[in-house]
Amino acid sequence: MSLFLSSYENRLDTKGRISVPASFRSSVASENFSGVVLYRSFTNNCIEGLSMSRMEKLASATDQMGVFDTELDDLSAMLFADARPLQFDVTGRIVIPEDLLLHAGIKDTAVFVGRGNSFQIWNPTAFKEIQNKSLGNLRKLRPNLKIKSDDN
Amino acid sequence: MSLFLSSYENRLDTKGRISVPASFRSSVASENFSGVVLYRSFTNNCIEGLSMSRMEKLASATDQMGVFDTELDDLSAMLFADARPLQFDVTGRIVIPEDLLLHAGIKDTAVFVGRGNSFQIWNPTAFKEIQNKSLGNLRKLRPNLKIKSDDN
DNA sequence: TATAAAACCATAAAATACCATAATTTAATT
DNA sequence: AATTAAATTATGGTATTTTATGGTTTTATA
Repeated sequence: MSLFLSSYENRLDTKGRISVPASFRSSVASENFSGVVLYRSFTNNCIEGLSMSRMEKLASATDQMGVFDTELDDLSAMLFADARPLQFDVTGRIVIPEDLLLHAGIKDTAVFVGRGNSFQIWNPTAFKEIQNKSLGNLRKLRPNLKIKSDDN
Repeated sequence: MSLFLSSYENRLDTKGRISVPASFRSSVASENFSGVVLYRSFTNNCIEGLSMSRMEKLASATDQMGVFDTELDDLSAMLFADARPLQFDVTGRIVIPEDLLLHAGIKDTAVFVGRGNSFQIWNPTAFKEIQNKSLGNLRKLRPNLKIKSDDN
């Protein structure tokens, strides 16, 4: 799976259909499931999205943590219960379920936001706000993303 | 991936296409993705550029940090949301998106500036200015770049 | 049978591939 | 070292494809 990068603003039609950006589609093109998995973000008013293969990796990651980890139980309960697998139609569109749209405050336009191994779907104005906040934080804190030297 | 070195001034055509310097192209020639990734610098009025493989390393670095790391959230949010994967055409050109050009104040000419594992794209005059400032700082501060002995 | 969901068809705009040429750099030859 | 030849690189314009988006028809379902 290649990365989800960049941001794309697309429109929902009267039937709730919206084009998944072509670049995001090609990110999952090699997978068995021709579509994406969406769920309501735990932390933001937005929709989280990932590939089915990544969902499967999360499943096996939770396996590693043992059966009696209650915290993780809550997490996986939420995650897997809330997750919606949505298949692309012929032209690469999906219809996002009502409750997800509600959670993100999306009406007729949405922004697909790349996050590397995952992506998010936002109400355009809500996204601009949080993006400005993030930029502000960045300029103040200058966090450092370190890459081990042997990684190149 | 070999290093991005030296500086090259190239012109944009009417459609916004610009040749990536041949030397930079050969720096990423061995990679799967035949192109580069660009994003607006957080700190300067210029465009940052790197290889896709470097982007992927950043992605896995953020993965290591766990799902609920908020500081890194800001960084990766900005970075991945803003990053544009741009594929070379047959002759080695890319088209730099409007908003990136605007951010860097680039009109019809741009300088590709090598930065080792990454590079930058500048408005030519803006670059000359900042370059002079950098040289001044260097002469005053004489910082020391240390190399571990086993690194060669 | 009514209603929702999926499949199908159409199109304008944008992105990309294609072709051609000028300029520059590198290599070869005298 | 100077000159010529070859190859590479940068640049310009056109044609084709892809993409996003809208609408209609068919199929499944309650």
